[in-house]
Amino acid sequence: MLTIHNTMSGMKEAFKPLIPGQVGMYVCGVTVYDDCHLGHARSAIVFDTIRRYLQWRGFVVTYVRNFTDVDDKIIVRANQESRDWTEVVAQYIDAFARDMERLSVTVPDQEPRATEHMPEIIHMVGGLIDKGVAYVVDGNVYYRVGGFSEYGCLSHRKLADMLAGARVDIDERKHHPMDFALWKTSKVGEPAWESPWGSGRPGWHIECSAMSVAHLGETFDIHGGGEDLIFPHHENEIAQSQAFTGKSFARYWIHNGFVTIHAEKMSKSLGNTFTIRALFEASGYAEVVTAEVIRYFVLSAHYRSPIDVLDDSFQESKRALNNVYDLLLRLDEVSTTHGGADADIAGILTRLQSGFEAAMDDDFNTPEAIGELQRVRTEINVCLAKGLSGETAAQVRDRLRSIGQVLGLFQIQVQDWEFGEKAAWTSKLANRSTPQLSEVDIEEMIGERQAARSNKDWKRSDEIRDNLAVHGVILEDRPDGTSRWKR
RNA sequence: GGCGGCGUACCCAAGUGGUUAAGGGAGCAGUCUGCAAAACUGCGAUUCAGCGGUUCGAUUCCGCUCGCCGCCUCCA
Repeated sequence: MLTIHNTMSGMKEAFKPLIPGQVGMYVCGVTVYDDCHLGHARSAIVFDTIRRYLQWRGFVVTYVRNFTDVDDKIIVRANQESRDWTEVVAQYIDAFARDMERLSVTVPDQEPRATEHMPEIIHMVGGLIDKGVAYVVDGNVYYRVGGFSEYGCLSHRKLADMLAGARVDIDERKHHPMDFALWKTSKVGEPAWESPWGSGRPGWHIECSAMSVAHLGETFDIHGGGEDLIFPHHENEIAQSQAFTGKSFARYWIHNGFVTIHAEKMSKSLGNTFTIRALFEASGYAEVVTAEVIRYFVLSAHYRSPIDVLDDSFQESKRALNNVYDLLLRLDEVSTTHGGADADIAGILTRLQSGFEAAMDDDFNTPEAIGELQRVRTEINVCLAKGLSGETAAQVRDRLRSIGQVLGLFQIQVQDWEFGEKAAWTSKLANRSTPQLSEVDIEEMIGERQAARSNKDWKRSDEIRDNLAVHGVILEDRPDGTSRWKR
């Protein structure tokens, strides 16, 4: 049974979708005013994995992830750079798409944009005014927080407590300090849409209410995002949506934890942000390899825990992944028709699958799931040493790949995996750029070394191996006298 | 001030009211190897921040203390 930790109740709950077999899932995407960083990557990877697992479990998932493409920060950015806000939006939507593609994050079923839902937004704002939970002041529309008795139900706070914390802007136009804008008047040159309250633009929050209801209905199954969105963003979405529709909004709220760098929150003032793009550029590995390393790192901690990036974090993930690809390499090499350990495989694969599902069913416990995979890896290696038939080896490989697919791991062709270490990542390892040897050259050198070895010319043999190593080629001698190589 | 979370071996990180407290990285030793590498095997927390309480029994539940962190303002 799949259980999910619901932020609303603060507990793990059995997951039962509204319509059996189907899941509607809305995840807050990004406001497109800057490049995305590792924190965005975590959120994207976590919810991508949740989506993949729901599909693995047989649910038909409708996955919606929005773009907030009208916002104060976008306007500020456009003004700073003296260009039109639509250019800023276009640039960062493209950048986001590129980042997601690089991270092997699957494309959502819908990627709605706020600016494409103005009629729905205006309709919702008008409806909230009609119902008396919103009021107009000089072309601005505010939501009356005091009129929604459940306000604070998601973040588990009381209005009075929030006020006691001070730090709330005093805005004379608001009836209550916690009231928030549904609609703002626009200045000349700012993005603006005609509305019954004058020319203006939506406040933050309302676009997600309008888009989620438009694409998934008034009540839907899962709403997710980073934990910082719990308040005020998701709290306000609930207030708006439920006041407007009169129905309950999202049924399961899922929030992922933060990424910190050396235990510090990423922030521009600290200068410790890692953009996704920079990570790929610094890695030194092929993009597909880098993607799996980042995914492995992200999924090696539970999604609700904070995850800290240290100098060696990515390198550790890379090495852990090397083990699995070493196994896949050996599985690919199997060519015998019968194997002594074939009989053991069925049981191992069954346990792998049940262990994997048990872990994922428990609130998407990816670290546990990865642990299960690593444990089974050793068992399979033992079988391999005893002997596997080519057919069984292929079966093992396919199963590892199909389970790995849920996590977005082990999907690379073995010959494209890079076993050597060359990443700069966060530490300052120099990026060596030695010319790549062609496969023909490598095979030739291996042939020469083999001849040297059969003459017991160990000096020459080691010379060749060292020379290959300089070019990033790793040699491993098999018991039968042949050698395998990998980069 | 309010709310919430965390503290498990050198590092990362799961987990459980009671059999051996996963797994990965690093390390050490062994098997294998001409030597390596890989793989495998073994070693490594008598202990889960500290102190009390509940219990036949707690790392796991409760309370307190110490330390760290997040949210309460834009934020994945």
